[in-house]
Amino acid sequence: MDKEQVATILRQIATLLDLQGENPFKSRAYSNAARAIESVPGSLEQMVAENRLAEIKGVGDALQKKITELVTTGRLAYYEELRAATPPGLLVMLEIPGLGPRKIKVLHEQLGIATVEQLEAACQQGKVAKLAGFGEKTQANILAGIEQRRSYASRHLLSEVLPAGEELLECLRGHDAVSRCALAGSLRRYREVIGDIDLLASSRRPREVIGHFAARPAVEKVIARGDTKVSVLLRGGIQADLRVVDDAEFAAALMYFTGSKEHNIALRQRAIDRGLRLNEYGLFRSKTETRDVTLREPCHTEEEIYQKLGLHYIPPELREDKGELALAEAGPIPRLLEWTDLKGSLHNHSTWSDGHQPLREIADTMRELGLAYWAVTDHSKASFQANGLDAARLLLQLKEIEAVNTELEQEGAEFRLLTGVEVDIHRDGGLDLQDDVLARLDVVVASIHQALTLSESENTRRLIAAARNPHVHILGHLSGRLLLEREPCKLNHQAVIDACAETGTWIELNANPRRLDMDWRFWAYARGKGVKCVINCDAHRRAEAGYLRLGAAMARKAGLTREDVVNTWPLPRLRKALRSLRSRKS
DNA sequence: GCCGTTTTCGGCCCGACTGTTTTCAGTCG
Repeated sequence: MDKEQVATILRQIATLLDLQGENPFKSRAYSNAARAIESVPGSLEQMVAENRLAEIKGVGDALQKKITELVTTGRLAYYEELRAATPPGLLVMLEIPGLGPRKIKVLHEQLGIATVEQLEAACQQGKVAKLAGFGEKTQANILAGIEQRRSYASRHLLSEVLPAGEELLECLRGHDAVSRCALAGSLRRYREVIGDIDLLASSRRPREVIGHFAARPAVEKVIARGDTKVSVLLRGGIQADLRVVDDAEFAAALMYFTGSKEHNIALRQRAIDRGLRLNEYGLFRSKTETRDVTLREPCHTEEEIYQKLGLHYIPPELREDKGELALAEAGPIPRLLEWTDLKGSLHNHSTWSDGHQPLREIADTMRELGLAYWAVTDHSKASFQANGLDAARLLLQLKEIEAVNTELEQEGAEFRLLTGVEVDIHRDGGLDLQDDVLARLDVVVASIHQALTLSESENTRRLIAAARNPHVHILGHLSGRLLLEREPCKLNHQAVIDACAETGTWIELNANPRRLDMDWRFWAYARGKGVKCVINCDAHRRAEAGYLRLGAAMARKAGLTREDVVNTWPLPRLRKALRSLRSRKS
């Protein structure tokens, strides 16, 4: 059992303990341990074998025993007992807004409610309102929450939320009572999946700002409204929260509402260690007084707060408590990739397979966008549903690309199309086209499209085999995940990254908003191994060139710089790298 | 359940909002 699986089970134990009404700090100990395990380098199995679990901060005697049991047997009696004692419906009820573990426990114990359906019925019969600690409003809110959960998915793709958030931000910018405003929360951190939109504004007339915000046409209903805070539901089912603060508090509030929660906890601890106290109102020279402005360190920007905590500025994307504090303590954070650094995309489709644009049109579009190159990598024949190309059609396509490039040259353009293919990786790791065909292409991307349900070892083996092929430059969308739709296939990322490091193969950061694959969480390891990244649109139509921005956002989140990403390179350097990669491999 | 250069016991991040309550618990972020 690997780190992620162990961490998932520890988190489930934490949730189950909450539902049992256990000591919340005990539950938190399990969550903390889950997090600690995920960020530990190397294999958990090896740590268990060498009896080194005690080295992990947050793992004590009891958790060492449980983790050992999980890793060696794949099971944990304690977990199974907890699960058996908790109706699965209670876990589902946690997803209803306004319902937490304590209320669910009461509902279960007093009314025997174990499913959302039973809960709905009990509310309709008025039974819930009669419970101690509950009332008519709570009952109505639960019903509304059940309904909302039904009609609105509560999680959204970054690509869907970002434009909505930026539009709201523009609204705030345009209001004369607003001094400063910003996006906050997971949206500002560019998480690939977003729960809601968080916005922050500073103003001396907060009520006006809140009124202005709540009256936006995009607002379907106001969920909650106070003097400094308002929550609304936007048309389209996205929730947006606005907090309005005094401008002197803006920097601390922005930091606080940007999170992540884990990053904030680490920062606050750091403040405490320095005899300071950090909260959303500021950084205070006191261990107890929290809102006494005479004790507040004047900080106009986040930079100043980080500085007073002995840290260089940490860009929001990195604030996930994944080592960024140590990095910012050691020195300035290196300049992260900007999307304008990107000069093209090396994995895209045309009307030759399942794309929507013909070659010449693609060239014109991408040239107009100011890009320097664009690889056409249509599907190979195994993807017959996508009209994949066999060797004969592929060779015909090469001729057409050559012709387009000749035209471009005659027009004096520097832009070029690159030839290529997105070749399918078969179940056994073999590729869908012969080596002599692949050898004729500028760029070869190898991806898995079929048999996503194989075991971890089978998927890992086939990806490693593809990486070892002398003609493959790039492994495409490693896990095959579709965010909010399809789980990633089982695979050992570390082993695949190791194989790419050994062979020099590049790994794609697929910028399609549903993929964003390889996951940003694995890039620190890949970067450490010297594996290069390629940010690819996997574009099927012209608008999808815009995915470069999302891909760059994920690269920033992954801590990548311009040098880590090969499609920041100008065409001559890229061509040279593509060729030398092949000669290195063969 | 974890942790310790004040502690092996008594803490564990912290504040706003809501609703049900006459001073607070639960939920949320």
